[in-house]
Amino acid sequence: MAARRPKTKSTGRKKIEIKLIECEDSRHVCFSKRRKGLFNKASELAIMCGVEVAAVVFSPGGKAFAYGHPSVESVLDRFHPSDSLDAQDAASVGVGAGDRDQALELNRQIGDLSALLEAEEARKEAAAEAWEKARAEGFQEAVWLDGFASQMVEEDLVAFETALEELQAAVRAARADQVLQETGLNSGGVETMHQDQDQQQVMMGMPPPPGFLDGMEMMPLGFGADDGFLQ
Amino acid sequence: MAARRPKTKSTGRKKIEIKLIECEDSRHVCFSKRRKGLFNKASELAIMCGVEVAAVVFSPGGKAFAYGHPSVESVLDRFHPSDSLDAQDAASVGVGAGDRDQALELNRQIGDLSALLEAEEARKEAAAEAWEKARAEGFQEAVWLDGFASQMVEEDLVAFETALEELQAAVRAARADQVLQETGLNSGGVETMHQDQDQQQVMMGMPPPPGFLDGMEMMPLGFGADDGFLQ
DNA sequence: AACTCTATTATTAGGCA
DNA sequence: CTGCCTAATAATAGAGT
Repeated sequence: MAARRPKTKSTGRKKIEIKLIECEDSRHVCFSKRRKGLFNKASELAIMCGVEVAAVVFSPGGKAFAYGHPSVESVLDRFHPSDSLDAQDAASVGVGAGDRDQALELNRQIGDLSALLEAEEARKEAAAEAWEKARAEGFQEAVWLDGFASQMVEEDLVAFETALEELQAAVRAARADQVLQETGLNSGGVETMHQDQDQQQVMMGMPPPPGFLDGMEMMPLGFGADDGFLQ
Repeated sequence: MAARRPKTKSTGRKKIEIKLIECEDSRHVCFSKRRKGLFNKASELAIMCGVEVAAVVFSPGGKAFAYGHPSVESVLDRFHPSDSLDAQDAASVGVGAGDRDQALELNRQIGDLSALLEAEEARKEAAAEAWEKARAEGFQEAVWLDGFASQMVEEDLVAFETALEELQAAVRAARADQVLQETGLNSGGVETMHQDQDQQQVMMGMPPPPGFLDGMEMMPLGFGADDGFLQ
């Protein structure tokens, strides 16, 4: 057997989970590589499909990186120049005058809802555990529901109620389905889109509520330590 | 189950040049695929490195697609290209800021869950109307619910199903309760629902486990021309 | 158009320089 | 921190459903 020693003993790529990289060093390296990869993908998309693309990345340290074709500015300017929008962070804009008011309210509600959802996400782990426990004790959704409901409009609750009925049916179906084919859950690409009103604005991703997140044990980490990504 | 082709002869991937795709049809398909890929990469970058990312794409037709973490708006707002920076290609600027980071590491996972949701799509179709209405109101958590249910094991689903019944009852109660004090809470819409960090008592419960809503499936609410490529 | 399938190419995690 | 290197994973072109 011939000893093979190309140059370095590379371990080769390994499968990884898409989650926050703990090791700061690795995280930084990954950031560098993937940022480049992202911009490259953006570039290919722009060229191959003849479309305009812009990508902006902010490192924790506040450093901004951007790519744009034909230029970052042109694309961003074209994308919702609304800066002094009264709408907090709703994704949809360009609403017609008539529906504007209504849409804004709707967006606001969506934003609030998103806030809750995001906050919950921040503590998903703890929540997951609680879920187990709660389930065993009798489901204490009261607390959550209370707050949740307090910011919904009456009609929203009705809709939610209706939605729950459907969900139940869905769960039932899922259960039956799962029993039959517990094989694979499948997974695939999924795009997300948020609201689209009048303009051809198609938003993806999840709306983030202005400073709501954490709060729990998560300290507002002053991060003055800038241990983040310097250059 | 009808007979199915054991295998389809696929030509497999071919090497391609990064240049404008002539065939309009292929170009459109490519756009769809790569757009999704780009947003996915952006998502991974945001999650793995705990950074803020935004990507905007304009199809030739003027349709805009965007992805952002934690949101498109928040990221773009932070980006001020007003300074002197190369806007033609990749550019990096030192923009001081970046207070909150809080990387929600569920983005991607939700994506997978969303895929699962499709399995339930069929069921929801039956009661699409009611559901659609609820969704229009901003009840995107339905995605979570469905996705969540899809990944639970049989016994968990049973428990969940039971829990839902309780939740439904709770919602009903909450609704009734709110109707009584529907003074200024909802009628005019949820005004500046300033969610203070020290006010998250709202969600102390624990219900929605894994990330609630994040990246969800594309669903043009505004319906209309949404092919995403029209000229 | 979306989703599937599969052969291939593209990207990249880890190590190292 | 940017670049190399390698092996394995991820993304996807092309054709079909």
